[in-house]
Amino acid sequence: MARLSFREQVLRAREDAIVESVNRLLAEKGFDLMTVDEVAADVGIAKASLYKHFTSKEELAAAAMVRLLDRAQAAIGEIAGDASLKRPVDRLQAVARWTMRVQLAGEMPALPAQNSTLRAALLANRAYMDRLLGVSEQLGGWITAAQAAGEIRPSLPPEVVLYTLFARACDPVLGMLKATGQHSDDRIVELLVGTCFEGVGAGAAAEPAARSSAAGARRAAEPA
Amino acid sequence: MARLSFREQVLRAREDAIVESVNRLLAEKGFDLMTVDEVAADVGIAKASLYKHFTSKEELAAAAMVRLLDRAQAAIGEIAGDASLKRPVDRLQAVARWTMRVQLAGEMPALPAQNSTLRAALLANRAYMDRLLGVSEQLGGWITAAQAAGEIRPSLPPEVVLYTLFARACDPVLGMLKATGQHSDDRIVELLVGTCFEGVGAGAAAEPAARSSAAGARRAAEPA
DNA sequence: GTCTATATCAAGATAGAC
DNA sequence: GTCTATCTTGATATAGAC
Repeated sequence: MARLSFREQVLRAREDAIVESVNRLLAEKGFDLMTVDEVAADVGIAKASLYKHFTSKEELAAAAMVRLLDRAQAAIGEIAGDASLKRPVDRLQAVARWTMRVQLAGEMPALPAQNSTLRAALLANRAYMDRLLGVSEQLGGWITAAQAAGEIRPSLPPEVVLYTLFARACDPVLGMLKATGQHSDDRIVELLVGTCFEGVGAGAAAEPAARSSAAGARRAAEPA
Repeated sequence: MARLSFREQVLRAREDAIVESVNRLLAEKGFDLMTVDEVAADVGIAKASLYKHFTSKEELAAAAMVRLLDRAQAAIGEIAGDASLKRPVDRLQAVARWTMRVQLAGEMPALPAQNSTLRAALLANRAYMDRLLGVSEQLGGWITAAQAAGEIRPSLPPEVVLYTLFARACDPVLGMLKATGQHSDDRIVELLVGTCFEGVGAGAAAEPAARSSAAGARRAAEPA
């Protein structure tokens, strides 16, 4: 049984290496442009061996997403246990920062929403769906709590907030800003967390009546 | 010369039909999943005939983008001439609404930012680059004006605002919300314009000190 | 389970007649 | 400029030996 367990460990390690390569290649090139040949070459094994572990390219992507969602769940757990983050909105911001840093680190797999065969494969993947629902429910709870506390606008349907948070994690704006080379990663994260939670407006954009005074008051509290 | 001009008109009409088909197919499936065969079938001509008009798939996409940017420039011109939109931020919001409606109408071509051959083709396309720069400069002027007037946060680099506006036009959140079928198109647009300019926060998310009173005051002005 | 070699096919692009 | 028919390539997936 010791040798069997050892074999399984080796197998797991290899599969982990595969999924990590897939994750990075998905982040770099996206699903459509990533080829299975590349993955095999990157891992250092033959393509046919890959197909012994994963039966299709879609399953490779699903495995990468499962890995990401597991990391996300771990990050969420740490945030939940962080005593310095008391308000639900602070926790949501921490989640946003985490996802943005993942993307800036080149570790955010990019799956096109329009590929229907990929969508079907993901919807049929139990491991993926379970984790996705778990993360969504956890965040959904924080969102409604934040709305009840007046920290997130209660007029927004919770799913709008949830989708918005998910989308900001994959926002191409992150990559565009990084490409200019004018800002540090930390600055990019703070800028975009700010636009996500406070918007680009000065605080009175939708209320022409009382704008200038409120804008002046709010500006002082912004990061430099 | 009359017959020659007529012939040219016919040619132009056919190319317009091609570009319109490309635009719609790009919106539906994105660049990678759109095939030239589909385009030809959709227009009702042979694939070889397509290649007499456009020398590559990338040029087809570029032509669709030129068409979109021309429409955008026209919309911007109308907004600039609208007397009811006096503040720069109102004009920027109008632009955001226009782009979101284009996407909800299924007319927003989706070009993956990761495809480098496509990027190279676009960068080398004079007609595309000219229009892109024209639109960017026009919007950039409104952004700095809005910042000078205290309508857009001056602490944000203008390019962050510009990229954010561009990105919100292509935001997958629009499609996700439409897919739920729970909101009208107009409501989706207003919700997302709101998150873009005001954020999801209640107005005091970044300032824990004085949060509850400000949040209550702002909530009354929000759309139902 | 790993490899080499190959089947299979979809898709971009072209040849050549009309 | 339009067509049919074809070329060529690249990518998913598999066969079969070890």
